[in-house]
Amino acid sequence: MPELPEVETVARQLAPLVSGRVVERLEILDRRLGRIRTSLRGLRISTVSRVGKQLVVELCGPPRRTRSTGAKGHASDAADRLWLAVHLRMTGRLLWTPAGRAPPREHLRARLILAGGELSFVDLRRLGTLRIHRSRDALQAVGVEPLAAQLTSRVLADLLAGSAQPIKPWLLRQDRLLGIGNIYASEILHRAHIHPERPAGSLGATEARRLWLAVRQVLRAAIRHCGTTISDFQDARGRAGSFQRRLAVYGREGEPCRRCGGPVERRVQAGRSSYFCGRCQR
DNA sequence: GGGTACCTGAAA
DNA sequence: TTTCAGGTACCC
Repeated sequence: MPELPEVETVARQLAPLVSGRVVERLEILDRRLGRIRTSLRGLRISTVSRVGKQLVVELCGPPRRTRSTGAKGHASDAADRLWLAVHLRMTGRLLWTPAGRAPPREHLRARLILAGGELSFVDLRRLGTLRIHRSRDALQAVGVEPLAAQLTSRVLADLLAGSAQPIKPWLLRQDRLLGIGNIYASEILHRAHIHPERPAGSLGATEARRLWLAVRQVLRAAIRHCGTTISDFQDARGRAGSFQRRLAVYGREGEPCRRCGGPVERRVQAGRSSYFCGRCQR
């Protein structure tokens, strides 16, 4: 479910709600998430942000004693700062419930209990992940953030160069651009007038520039509308996004293209549906 | 590169 | 009953 705009929406909402709050404990309810040995008790949330499609809760606290050190034990600076990375995958939600209100119970997989409320990790399909990182480097993905100033149209053109992979599955690669998923890949290519089966490396300079613009315009617009809710996505307060009303092609097979009136087609690429207008995407 | 598995549920 | 789903890890 959640691509960059949905995750960004959740991060922006959570940051002011939970920053500064102290952790009571982390409860893992689904053993599929694995064991987390590190105690988070007493750590304070400094901020919530997004890296690619991951939500990152930054925690800091006073130096603590590590339990794994020998009999004496000693204060460890390394424990001073931790990052809790949550990947929502297909159906994950991170929901904020202030103290005094009832947190969700259905499909609840983990809870981060804080002073004044709790963050509930709800995930119907149980594909989501939750990990603790001890360094910021562990979070840095190889791909480029598509909304960062670093991504110029020139940088994008260089990334595309030489690739024979069709552009639609290319856009889903998280080792190139971060955060684009199946909905926005189709929407971006429609806006850029580019056919999803074009080899990535075959795009000329003008097309690469159009693609670059479309990436930024579509993602920014989707963030403004708090993401796309087809069936599952909810923001930190449990509300749906609204960008689904503005989708140009995704999920609209057989309906008329909003730009030229031609029929929207659906084709499977690398096992995933692509939607496009064969008349105005070349 | 693409196919498949992972997991659960809704819809066709 | 079968197909499909916003993601990605692992297999050739």
